[in-house]
Amino acid sequence: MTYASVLVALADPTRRAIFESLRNRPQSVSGLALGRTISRPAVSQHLKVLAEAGLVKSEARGAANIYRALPGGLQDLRDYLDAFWGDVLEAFAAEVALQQRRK
Amino acid sequence: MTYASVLVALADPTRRAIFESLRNRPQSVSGLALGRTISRPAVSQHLKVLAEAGLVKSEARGAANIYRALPGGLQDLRDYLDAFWGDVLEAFAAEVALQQRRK
DNA sequence: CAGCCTCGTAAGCCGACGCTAACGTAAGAC
DNA sequence: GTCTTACGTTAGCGTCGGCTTACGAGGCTG
Repeated sequence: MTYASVLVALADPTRRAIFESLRNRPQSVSGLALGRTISRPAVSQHLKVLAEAGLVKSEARGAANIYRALPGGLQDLRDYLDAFWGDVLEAFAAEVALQQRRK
Repeated sequence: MTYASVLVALADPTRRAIFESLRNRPQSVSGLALGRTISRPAVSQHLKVLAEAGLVKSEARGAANIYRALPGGLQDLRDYLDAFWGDVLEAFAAEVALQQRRK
């Protein structure tokens, strides 16, 4: 069921942008807030949601808090989409076959 | 950019449930509303969002409106996740290699 | 035609979400 | 110890999203 929280987490554009900033290099909260129009607490709140969805992990380095994207955080959602995709294709193929038979 | 609308569409549990009901067999609006606690107009509104995200297609049959899941509607999101996934893994591997070199 | 079905849309309500401002906490730097 | 930096949390506010009720537009059946 964790794909649901991932879906919710990535649905918000700001949160997705933060997550994408973490895609390549880990960053601190202030660093993430620097380039954006929103305040630092807002970034912090978004990071909390991302962390609870398993997409991100925090690591204290001194007073700073370094966040990084977790490989595998997207796995559940990928699996869900793949299963769905397979079912839809199957149903579609079955219907096409049914149409053919009717001719 | 269409993966964004897919993300938003699937983030809502009710909308996801409707989409999942359409996974196997096409259904009418009334049919979809039948088993649920929400009203028919609510279902109609959700279907509108799903249709605008490219996940669903409507087809008039008499007075009824048959909705079906579209194969390929999830493609953009899948591609987005795959690209993301690759980047995160790459960054992760690079960092692991960096750690090794420091020893 | 009249009556009944199916559906989409508009108006309005209410709860949830995102944001800011303000606070308190912990870790260096001096 | 004092000051500064970096952070998380809270309270409060505005807005957006989902729901219902009520309406109007098409189609099918008698």
